[in-house]
Amino acid sequence: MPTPAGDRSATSPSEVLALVRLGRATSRADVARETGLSATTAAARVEMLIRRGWLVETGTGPSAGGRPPRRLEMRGAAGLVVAVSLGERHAAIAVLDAAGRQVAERHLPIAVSDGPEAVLRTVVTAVEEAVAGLDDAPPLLAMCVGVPGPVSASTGLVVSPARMPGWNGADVAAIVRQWLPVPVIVQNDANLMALGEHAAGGSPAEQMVFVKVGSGIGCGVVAGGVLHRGSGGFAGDISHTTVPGAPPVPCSCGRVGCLDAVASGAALVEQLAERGVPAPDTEGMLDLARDAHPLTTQLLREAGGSTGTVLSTILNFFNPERLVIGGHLSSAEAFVAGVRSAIYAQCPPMITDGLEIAVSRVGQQAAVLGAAREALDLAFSPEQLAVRAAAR
Amino acid sequence: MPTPAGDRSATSPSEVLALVRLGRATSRADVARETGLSATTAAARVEMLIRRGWLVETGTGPSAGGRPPRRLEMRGAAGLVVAVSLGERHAAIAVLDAAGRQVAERHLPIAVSDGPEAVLRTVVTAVEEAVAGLDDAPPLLAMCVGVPGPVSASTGLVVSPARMPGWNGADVAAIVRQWLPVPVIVQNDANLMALGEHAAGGSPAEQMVFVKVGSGIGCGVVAGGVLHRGSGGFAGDISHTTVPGAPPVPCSCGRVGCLDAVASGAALVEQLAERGVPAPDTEGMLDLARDAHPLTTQLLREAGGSTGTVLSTILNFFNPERLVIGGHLSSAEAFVAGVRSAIYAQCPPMITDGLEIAVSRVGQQAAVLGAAREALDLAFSPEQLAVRAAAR
DNA sequence: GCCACTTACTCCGAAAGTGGAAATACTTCA
DNA sequence: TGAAGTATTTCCACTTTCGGAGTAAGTGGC
Repeated sequence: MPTPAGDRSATSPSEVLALVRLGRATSRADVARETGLSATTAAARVEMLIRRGWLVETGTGPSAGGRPPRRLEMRGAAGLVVAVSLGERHAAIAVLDAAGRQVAERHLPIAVSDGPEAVLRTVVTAVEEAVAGLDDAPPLLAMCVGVPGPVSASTGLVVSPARMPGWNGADVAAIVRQWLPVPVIVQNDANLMALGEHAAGGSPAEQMVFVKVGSGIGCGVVAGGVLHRGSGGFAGDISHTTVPGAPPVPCSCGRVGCLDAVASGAALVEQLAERGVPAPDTEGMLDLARDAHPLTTQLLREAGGSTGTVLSTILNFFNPERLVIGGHLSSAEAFVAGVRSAIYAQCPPMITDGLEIAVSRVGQQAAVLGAAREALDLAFSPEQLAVRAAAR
Repeated sequence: MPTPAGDRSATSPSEVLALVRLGRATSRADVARETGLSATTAAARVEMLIRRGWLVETGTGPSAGGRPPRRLEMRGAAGLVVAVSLGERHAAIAVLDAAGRQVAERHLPIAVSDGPEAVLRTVVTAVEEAVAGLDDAPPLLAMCVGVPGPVSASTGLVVSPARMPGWNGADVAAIVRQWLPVPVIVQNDANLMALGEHAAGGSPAEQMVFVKVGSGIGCGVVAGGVLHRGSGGFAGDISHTTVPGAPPVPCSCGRVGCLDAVASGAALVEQLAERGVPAPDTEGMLDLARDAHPLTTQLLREAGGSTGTVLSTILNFFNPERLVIGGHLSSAEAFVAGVRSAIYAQCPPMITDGLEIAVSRVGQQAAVLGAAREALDLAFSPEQLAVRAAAR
C-alpha cells in the first residue's frame, strides 16, 4: 500500500494548528507566510483542519489594501481542557474551550493535608459539575494540574513536597484518571506560573526567570522559549538554597538558613509572631504591610534582599532578559524594592543592562493560565491528534 | 518553473550530514533508521551527498548477521576548519579536516595585552603557515575563536573582558576576516570547554554545567542539549558573583568578595604572596600543592568551598545531570574536594541524587575541542551549505 | 464612479520526492 | 549447504508540492 495521505507532510497539521492557536496566523495567507509553504499547500492544510473540525472560518479580517483575509480561528466546540492550580488551602479550576476561551471557573477551599485522593476527588467533582453545567459540552481533551511542590520529570510523581503532607510519591495523573479518562499533565506551580506569565501579553522572552514568593518560594525557568525542567524536573526549586549572611533559622529540610526558612511568607509570619506581632497568615501579614506597619515593612524588605541575593547568583549564571516577581509577596512594594536593590548591588552591569525586572502582569491567575496553556498544548500535540484520529 | 530539486526534502542534506558527522549513522540503513525515511529515500540522499563530495564510502562495516553495511564517512578532503583557543599568554590552534580529524596543530606564546590586531595577526599567520604545510590543502570552510572573556551574543563583540586589556569591543570575527575570508564564530572559552566536554566520550548530558577554574573562573551551560548563551551571551559568567561569607577582597569589577577575587588561581597566588609564599603564577601555585604544601592546599580547599557554595545555588536552580570541573585547578584534589563538600552540604538530596560531579575528561583540550565542534557545525550548517552551493 | 493596484484565495498541470514490494548482494547460523 | 537475516538497489505508483494563471474582493487616486 502506498503511503496514506497526510503522513508525509513536511508541516504537520499540529504545526499549522499551533500557528492559529497561538495567534501567529489568522488567515490562509498568514499560514503560508509563517510556514514557508506555498499558498496552495497552506490552503489545503487549512481546508483539512476545517474538515476535521479543528478550525473554523469566522468572517473576514481587515483588508490591507486588497482582498480581505478570511479569518481563521480554533473551533471552540472541538473540545474542552481543564486547568487546575492547587494551593495549600485553595484550588482554582478553569475550564476552557479549544479556542482557549474560559467557559467555566471554580474556586474551592481545600486542605492539601487531606491527602491526594480526597483533594483530587473534590476537584474532579467540581470539574464534572462545571462541565455538566455547560450547554452541550464538547468532549474533554486534556487536563493540567499544578501542585505546590516538586514534580519528577521522569515519573510525574510528587516528590518531597514540604508543604503537602501525605503527598510524597503521589501519582496525581493516575488518581485523576480513575475518574476522568483524559491525558493529564502534572506540573509544579511555579513552573506553571512562569509559563502563564511567558504566554501573557506582548513579546515572550526567550530566557526568563519567574520567582514566586508566597507562603513558600519557588521559581520557574524558561530557556530558549521553552520551560526548563532540569534533569529531574526540579529546576527552579530554590527553596532550600542557603542564603548568605542569613540567620540560622532551622528549615523543614533539616538544615538552617534556607531561603524558604528566611524569606517566605510563612517565615515572615513566624518572625513577626516571635516579635510579638501576631498575623494569622501570609495574607494577614501583607495587610499589616499595607497599613505601613514598620516592623512588617522592614522584614519584607529584608526578605526581598535575601531573595534578591539568591537571585543575583542565578541571574549571573543564567543571563535572562526578564525576571518576573510573582506570588503574594510581589504585591508588597518593600519586598520588590529589596529584591531590586540586592540584584543591582550584586550583579555587574553586563547582566543588569539587558535585564527587565518586573512584577507579574497576570498576578494570581498566572498558575491557572500556565496550566491552561499546558493543557491546550497537550490537547493539540501531534501525539494526541494522532491518538484521537486513530480512535475514529 | 517547477520546484528545483533538493529544496523540498523533508530531511535536509545538512541533517543527514550531521548524522554521519556525529557518528549517529555509519551506513545508508542507519540513516533510514535515524531519520525515519524509507530505505529508498535515505539511499538517494546519501547518493546525492556523495556526488556533491561531502561523503565517501570507506569499505564495509561488520555484518550483523546479514549483508554488511557500506560504511559512510565524511570526506576529509571536502574542506578544513580551524579551531583557536586564546589564553592570556598562549594560543592553541588546531586545523581539522571535514571528517573532524586533526591535521595540524600549533601552540603559540602570545601576550593578550598586545591587543586584538597584533594577537590575531600572529594567530592567522600561524594558521596560514599550518595550512600551507599540508599536501594539497582543501579549502577553509569555517573557523571558531575562543577568547577568555565575555562575548556578546547579538554583536559577537568582546565585552568588558577583565583579563584582556585593550579588547573591549573588539570584533574578533571582522579582524580575522581581513586576512582569512571564511565564516568565523567567536565564543567565550568556558562555553567552548563546556561544548568540548559535552561532545567528548559517552552519552552527552542534556543538562550540564561546566565550571572552568584557572587563573579566572568561568562557566558554560548546556540546556536541552545545546549551549545556553543567555539573552546577552553572558550566561555562565559567574566571576563576579558575590561569595557568601568570603572576605571582602577587592575585585577588578569595583566590588568586593567576587568569586573571581576569592577563588581563582590568580587570587590564590596573591593570597599566598601576602602570606609570604611567592609563587610565580597559577601553575607555580599548583606545583606547591602537588608537593603537599600545607597553606597552598588549605587555600585550594577553601577556594573549592567558595566555588562549590556559588555552584550549589546554581545547581538548585538549574538541576543539571552533570557538573564538570575543568581548568587548571581541577587537577588539585583539595580544590575538587572543597567543591564537592560544599555542594553536598548545601544542596538537598533531590538535586544531588541525580547529579554526577566529575573532573573534565578532556582536560586542557576542552576549549580547542569545543571550538572544533563549533567550527564544524558552522561549516556544515544549512546556511553555509546553501551559500557554498550557490557559489558554484 | 471608474480604474489601477494590492491582497487573498483557488484551480490546474507538471515535476519531483517518497515509500512499498520485490529483487539482489552478502553474511551468519544451524 | 541451505535457511534466515541484514543491507542495498530497482522499479513503480502515488502523493505532495509548487508555480502560474485565474478569480475574488477589497483600497485609494483622480
